[in-house]
Amino acid sequence: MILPQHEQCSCRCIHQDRIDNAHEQALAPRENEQLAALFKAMGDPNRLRLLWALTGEEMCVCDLARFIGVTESAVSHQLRLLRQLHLVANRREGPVLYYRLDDAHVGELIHLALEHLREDK
Amino acid sequence: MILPQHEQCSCRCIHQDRIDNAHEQALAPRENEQLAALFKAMGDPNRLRLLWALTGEEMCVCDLARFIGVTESAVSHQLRLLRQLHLVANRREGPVLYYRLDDAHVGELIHLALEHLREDK
DNA sequence: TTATCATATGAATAAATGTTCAGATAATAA
DNA sequence: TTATTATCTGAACATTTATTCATATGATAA
Repeated sequence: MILPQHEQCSCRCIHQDRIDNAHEQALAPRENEQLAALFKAMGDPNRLRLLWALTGEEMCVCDLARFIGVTESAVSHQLRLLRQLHLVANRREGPVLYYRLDDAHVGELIHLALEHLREDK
Repeated sequence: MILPQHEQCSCRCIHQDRIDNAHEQALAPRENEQLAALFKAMGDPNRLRLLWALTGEEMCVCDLARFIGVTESAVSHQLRLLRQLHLVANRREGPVLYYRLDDAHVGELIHLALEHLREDK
């Protein structure tokens, strides 16, 4: 991703070796974007409430909509996103879909972040 | 957060006990929003590249701007956000500010999420 | 002081996002 | 079949957001 000269940083306190190192060790662009998408998905208050609720027990779309106080449609949109990123999974029981966390990582991520939040002042 | 009746879910597959449990165990609204803000901050491709780069060694604003290919101003804006959320910290050496990750949690969070990403297909 | 460098800040703008509304789909029962 | 329930989907709208530009601040050297 090379920018035209006029858009680049023009200062002289450049540590070229550090920039090179950063480039060498950087995540592949695609993986970086997937990772960002994952964090972004967890970065919405309502989606996070959904995920946190599902650390407890599985719930259906109706339950979740009532719980966070939005329409079922809104929850459905959010759940689709979370599903695509493998943050939640569901199982069908007749017409009802029960959602749960996709795996243990999700809960761990939330707990780790909460730890960070609660530590520094 | 009580919505007017017409905006609420109107289906009958409600598990009131689960909704009650979810409410009891839910994070406090303020903490939930802080946590979401933290994930959201990590959920931008450029900010994530910054954080990942800083897991290696500290870098100045110029370096970081060059590294991700945007203006120093843009990086400065992003670094302010990351600073406010205690994701990065800096130290001054003359006119130059060197940024680093604020604590070990940040790297751990990224690695844990990466693990999740790489596991399921 | 003045000049220069590195970084920060405020305003503006284009792009992305969360929700709602209206309607569609899938499963079940009559 | 039709009717009903639970969920999903597409479009539209209002809000948020990431970046850039222009300018300001802080540190250093002359």
